[in-house]
Amino acid sequence: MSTAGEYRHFAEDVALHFEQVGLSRTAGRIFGWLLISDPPHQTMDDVVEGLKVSKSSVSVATRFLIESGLVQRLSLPGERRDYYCVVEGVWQTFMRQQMNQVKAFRKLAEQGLKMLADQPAERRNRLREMRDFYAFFEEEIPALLDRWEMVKSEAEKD
Amino acid sequence: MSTAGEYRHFAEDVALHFEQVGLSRTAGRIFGWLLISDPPHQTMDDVVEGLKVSKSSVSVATRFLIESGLVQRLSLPGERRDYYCVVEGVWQTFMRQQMNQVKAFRKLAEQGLKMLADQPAERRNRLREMRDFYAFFEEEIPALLDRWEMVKSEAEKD
DNA sequence: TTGTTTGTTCAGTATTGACCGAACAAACAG
DNA sequence: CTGTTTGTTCGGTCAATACTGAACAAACAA
Repeated sequence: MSTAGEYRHFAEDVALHFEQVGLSRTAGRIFGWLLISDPPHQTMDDVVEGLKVSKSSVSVATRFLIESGLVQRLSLPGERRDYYCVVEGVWQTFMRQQMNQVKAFRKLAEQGLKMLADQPAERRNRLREMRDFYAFFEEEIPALLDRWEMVKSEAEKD
Repeated sequence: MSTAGEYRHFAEDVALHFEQVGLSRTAGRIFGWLLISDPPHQTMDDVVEGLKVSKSSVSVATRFLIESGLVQRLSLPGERRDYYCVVEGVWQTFMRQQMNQVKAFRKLAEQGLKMLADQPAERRNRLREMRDFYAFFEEEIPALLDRWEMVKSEAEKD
């Protein structure tokens, strides 16, 4: 298989996984492409050419990726076109976004508890466990992210 | 608003959040319903009646929830109908499933690194960081789950 | 100004999948 | 065995949305 074909295939795999976490397929494709592209910064036409998707799709998907903080636009001196590339430390950003879901689940549990405020304890137990569980992770995952930062900067010191 | 209406509304909210994490809306509705129902175990008709969804939808959604390990079927002695209820320790199960995505992302990175095996280090750096990041969480989140178990059983000792 | 390059918006299409009702199957009661 | 209750499967409909091409806008060059 051609190299371009392999790259496209990889981008497709990334897209599938992105879809699993609720993001659009094209956004995933582009992100996957930007993970392996050489150079790391690519123009819209590079992406259109590389992935065989329409310019309009790339336009909306990149906007989404930029708003999400996963990709950044950059202009090179003397260049008219915009370039796109994966931002530094994407994965922390990405993980923090997933954290929002953790928080949302905790709030959901609290909403339910409020609704069942006048109900007996056994009935509220299910929601209490839910709330406590997510409150725990809401606190601990940021701590993990910090530890990751530590580990990484430690490794880079060599 | 009637109580039933409030409950339905809560179930709807749960459904929306379930959708965010890639599960079907009806499954989320049913799960939300089972979180607050009294008693905790409900028949199919209870759910059909409570949520105003078709029996067929409930059938496929409960099957899915059972396969996922979030809900269990139980038969009561002398009762002909099946009952459904949220399993003990759902949230650990749920979190472990999300862990599969973490693992999938790590594998994806490794697939990419394999593909770029003959490429210069700078080009592989993006994928290496991705792999290391997810490998880190793949190791640390189970540890967190264990700690949660500890904390919980500690709290229950009173 | 006029023409060219680059990127965005919009309307239409097509695909996906959730949902329902009805037909069907299985288990049980009489 | 016959009828009733309970649950599953299937076909069709509907809604949501991803994607495209084409029209449009904006920035720049000549």
